[in-house]
Amino acid sequence: MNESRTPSGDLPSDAPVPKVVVSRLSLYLRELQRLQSAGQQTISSGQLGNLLGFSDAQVRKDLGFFGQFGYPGVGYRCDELIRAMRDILGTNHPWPVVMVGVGNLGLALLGYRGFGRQNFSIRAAFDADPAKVGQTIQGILVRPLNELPAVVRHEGVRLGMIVVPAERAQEVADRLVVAGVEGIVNFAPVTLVLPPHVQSVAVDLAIELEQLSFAVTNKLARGFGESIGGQGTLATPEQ
Amino acid sequence: MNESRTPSGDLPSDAPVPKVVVSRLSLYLRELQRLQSAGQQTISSGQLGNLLGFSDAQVRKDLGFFGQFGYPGVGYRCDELIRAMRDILGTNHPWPVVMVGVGNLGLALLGYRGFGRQNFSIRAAFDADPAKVGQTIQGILVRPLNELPAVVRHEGVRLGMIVVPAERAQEVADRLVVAGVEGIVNFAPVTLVLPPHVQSVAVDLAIELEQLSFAVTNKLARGFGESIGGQGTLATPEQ
DNA sequence: CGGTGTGAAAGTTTTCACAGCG
DNA sequence: CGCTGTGAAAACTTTCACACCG
Repeated sequence: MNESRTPSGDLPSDAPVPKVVVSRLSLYLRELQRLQSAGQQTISSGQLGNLLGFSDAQVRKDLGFFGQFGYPGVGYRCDELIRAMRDILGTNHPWPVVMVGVGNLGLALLGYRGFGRQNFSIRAAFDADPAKVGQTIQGILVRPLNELPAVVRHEGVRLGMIVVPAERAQEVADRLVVAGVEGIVNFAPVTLVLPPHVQSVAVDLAIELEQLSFAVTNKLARGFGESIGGQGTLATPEQ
Repeated sequence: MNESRTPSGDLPSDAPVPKVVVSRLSLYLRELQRLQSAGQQTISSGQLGNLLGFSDAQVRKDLGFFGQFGYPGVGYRCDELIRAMRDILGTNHPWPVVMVGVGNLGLALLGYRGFGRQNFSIRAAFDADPAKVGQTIQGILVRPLNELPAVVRHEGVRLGMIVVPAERAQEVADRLVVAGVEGIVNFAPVTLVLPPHVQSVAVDLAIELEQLSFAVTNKLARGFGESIGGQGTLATPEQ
């Protein structure tokens, strides 16, 4: 088996990894997978950076947080690097996910094929509306919220998605936390209050447009962006 | 009329505003709107920060990029600050938006009511699939892509959303750019190559989960997040 | 060569801490 | 007094530049 070149023993210390580095890791991985599908065997930090709008040094520094993966004079082997990144990000094993809220957006997410690509699978959907409970959508049965704890425990679910209206999001978050979920993607336009051991990522569609509105209005020719991919920002508000 | 306390004349210089500041601005605004609906008249930097997981100093510094909005000993008046932030972000005037791709997710976005809250309205939808063209969804007619330039010009559209599969995203982006769009929200899991005058924000749903997977796996108790809201990251890859 | 890994320098963002104001 | 606005310090992130490697 193709072993990573940096055994966990000599990871470059336990220096905390900046979250911006982790978000770029996801972009590197996405690009590497695309390159690999296209048949490319190796890639240099400069090439990878170019494709994403980063400098070569940044790519190398980012990878350097996790180990030594490259070959001087050659670059990185795509297959090795993909495997290493998936190990780091945790997507080399499956992640069962629960979703709460089966409205417009929830329905769309249930049908989204892209999650599987990174080993996520929505195992159960919940809704407070009795009219929705009992329906089967995309092969997934919509259940009442009181079944949440049992499903989470039984399926070993650690991640949840909140796709309910703003007013109900905090209450749903509380129930997910009580049920034992450790990470939440929140699509509701509110900031959740969560205990410190629960991680979250927020996606607010109106805010995405609002950021563009600012950027376009202020013609941030450069100084704003270089490349990037999705990710909301990780959150754990106190209080 | 309630005038902003900092006339454009004495804005704190043209120092480039870090994009992370702008992303927090959207969160401040969202929270302020919630507070205002709840009847709150004024708020201090400390209170606002607490609700979002930021320090009081950070809130004040962020606002300081744009002017002086507070009253010593009192805090900020919600109504004034909301107005000022909307002026800054550009959402005090309507933004017509076009959407390309009317699949699962596109349909859900067409029905999402949250955009209107910040003055965005989807004016037209496009799809390459002849079976979809001609349908009316949420009151919006689905048109063929060749009508894109005319609609953009005619409606004064500056922003677009890409909701097509990864393979077609770059081609659609090119057509949006040619049609004259200045900002793009990209839901496809690829990094777009865009000219420097076109801004973009990327939202990759699988990456959101992947970031959580890392955070949960590495139990980033703190050091990762504090609070946050949505936003992808602004992008303008070179090449 | 072409390319990695990495200290050290430069640049950026956050926090501190305090003068000043109503 | 309670809170803003803001320089100055601290912390963090990115870029530079170069030794080293195959």
